[in-house]
Amino acid sequence: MEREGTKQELKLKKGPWKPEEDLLLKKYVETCGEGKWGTVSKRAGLMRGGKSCRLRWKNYLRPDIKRGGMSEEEEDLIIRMHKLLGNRWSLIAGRLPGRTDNEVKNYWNTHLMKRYPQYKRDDSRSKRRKLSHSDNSTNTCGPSSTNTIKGSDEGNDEPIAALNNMNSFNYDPESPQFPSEGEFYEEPVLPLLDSIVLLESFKCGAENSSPFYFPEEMYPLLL
DNA sequence: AAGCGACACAACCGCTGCTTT
DNA sequence: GAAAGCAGCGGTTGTGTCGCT
Repeated sequence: MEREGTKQELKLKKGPWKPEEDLLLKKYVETCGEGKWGTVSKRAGLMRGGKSCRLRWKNYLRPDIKRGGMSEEEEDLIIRMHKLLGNRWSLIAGRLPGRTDNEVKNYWNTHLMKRYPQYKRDDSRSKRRKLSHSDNSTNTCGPSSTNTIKGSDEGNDEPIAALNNMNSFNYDPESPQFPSEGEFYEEPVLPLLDSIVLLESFKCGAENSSPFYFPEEMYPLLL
């Protein structure tokens, strides 16, 4: 529910950002912090919409952004993650330090799509499909969890189907449970990955310094 | 050198879920 | 509980650049 069509916002600037605009935004975020994007343009003296500011910061100005081409390791990870998750770019980007969802998405669409045309979505794709909480009454996943997923865009329905069957997995953020040994690989993959994101929020596995860390149990799934 | 098409990536748009009032 | 506002996501479009003719 956004209100970006008001009279005042019609004056908002569009198109490529100028260096001076970048500077204003950067200074603003450095002093006031991220968030409150709706008021950033006014307070920073920018004639840009909040969305535009947020995107510019997130995808370009953030100090931890990694520029330059993808390494083989990163590329490999993107391919594997996409195989499992589909077009959930933010989730994939979350495993790639310094990379943004937009960058991953662009990289996929321009580079990898050519190499892996089998993942090309068909024209019957649907808009983002809602996975409501009511569909998963036992799902107690927190707000940070990805509850919206796309449909069968990638011709890769299995993980989606798996996600729709979340009831088979314990999602209690207070006490996340992995499946017991033996039943592990029968369990849906997506809930597991979402749980990893969840575990990260609880700093589980933090002792491992590798940015590409996955629990050992995940290795077979990522190969 | 100019024109043109392909490509890469930045930015926008429409939509959704969550939070606040 | 409903409405409004905010933040974020993924798809799409726009624009600049590069290479080829």
